[in-house]
Amino acid sequence: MSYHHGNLREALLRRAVQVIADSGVEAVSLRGLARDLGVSHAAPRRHFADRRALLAALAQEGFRRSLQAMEDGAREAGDDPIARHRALGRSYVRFACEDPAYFRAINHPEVSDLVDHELAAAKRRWFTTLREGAEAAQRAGWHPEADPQALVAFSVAAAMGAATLFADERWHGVTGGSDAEKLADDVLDLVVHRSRTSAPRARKRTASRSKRNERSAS
Amino acid sequence: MSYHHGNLREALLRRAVQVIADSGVEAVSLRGLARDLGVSHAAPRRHFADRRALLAALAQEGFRRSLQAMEDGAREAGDDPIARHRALGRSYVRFACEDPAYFRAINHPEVSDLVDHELAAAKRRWFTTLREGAEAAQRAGWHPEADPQALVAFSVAAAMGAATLFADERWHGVTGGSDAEKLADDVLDLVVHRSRTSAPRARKRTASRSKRNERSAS
DNA sequence: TGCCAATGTATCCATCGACAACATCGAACC
DNA sequence: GGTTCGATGTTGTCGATGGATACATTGGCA
Repeated sequence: MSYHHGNLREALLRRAVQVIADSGVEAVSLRGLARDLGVSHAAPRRHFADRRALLAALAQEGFRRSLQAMEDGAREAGDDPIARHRALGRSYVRFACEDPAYFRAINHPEVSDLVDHELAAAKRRWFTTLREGAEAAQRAGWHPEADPQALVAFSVAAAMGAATLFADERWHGVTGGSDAEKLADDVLDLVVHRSRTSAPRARKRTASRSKRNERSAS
Repeated sequence: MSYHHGNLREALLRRAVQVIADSGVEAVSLRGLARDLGVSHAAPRRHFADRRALLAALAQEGFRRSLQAMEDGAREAGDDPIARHRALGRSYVRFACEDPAYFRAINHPEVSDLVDHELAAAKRRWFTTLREGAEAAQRAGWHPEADPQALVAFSVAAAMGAATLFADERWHGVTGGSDAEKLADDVLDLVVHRSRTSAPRARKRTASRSKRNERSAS
């Protein structure tokens, strides 16, 4: 092996994702990652000032991925603002289930308490997307009577709560053995009713999306 | 000082609650607690096998307290199952805001991942209460069309999400400078509409409860 | 009174984060 | 081509922590 690793920073992040998926955020240690990658225990320090900086980088990537998923979902949902808003929430829940490591990184207290400008900005973008989605949906007729701020808070709470419920293994017993995809759809329906969306038949569908929607269309 | 502390176990738990409130669950260390209480660093071991056991005890007490709050809230909400179910959620959010240390203990990943029979039982009781509340509310006309399991999951997700939103300081910027009590009420209204509850005027009110509700009645 | 279980103490070890001094590599520059 | 220097990795160290074990003290009970 060469003296220099080549791309230690990326390797550390990738390995950390694995560790989080396997054993949780608590199990991430700089020394442990260094061992796993065959470098000295102080090598990670060249790339991350401390443990929290590494976790912050992971959380930032998590926000980026979840936001990407939400925007993709909204785009595929078509033009109706209510359908788009539902898709934001549904996509976030799907992200949490498919990328639990990043989801845990985002929501871990040790990360959330962190003051980090980049991370705070990523979080703000995430929140803004959901807020604008809620506001647009309200203008389109979703809970017109409600306080807009409450509607935004409700959207955030429902998205976070549902994502936590479906992504955390410790709640799998609660959700029962039933089909998680269908259950998640049903829960989202209680937040933003599909029946309120204007045009399910006129919705543009991509090839990747159509398969996912087959069940919920029944 | 006497050789024996007297009630070290309780003192450890009380001090841990303070530390969590001040600096979060991560800041709880057995040695730190021992220092704060003026005992040797190994003394806590007599009462808690390890750090997680102490956190588990805290979480257990947290479940007990939140459940107590929820049951009290439901009792004060009267007989209508829908009003009672709303009160369960509202009381949980209030518990999270008033006892953030216990709320954090309950939801901290390091605690949730723990396998502990007592803790699991407490959690199960908490969930069962919310499940039965949701089922009773549905029988009384709350979302009669919905899949019962989805309705339960929606209730859990909304309660957890709202509690997280209102209890975690890191979201205070999101909820804006507005009155948190009113906002929480408005959010809960989006989960279980007060207008759907049968008899707000016939509701029994205790002295302690009536003051709290004055604002939300406006 | 004397024994003993409960409780606290004194030490020791491994791991971890953090820091500092040193080593190696490669690329830019002359 | 050789030199210099910044980026990157290594080694050694320190203090804090969790965890384990052997020992000391206390108070209650037989």
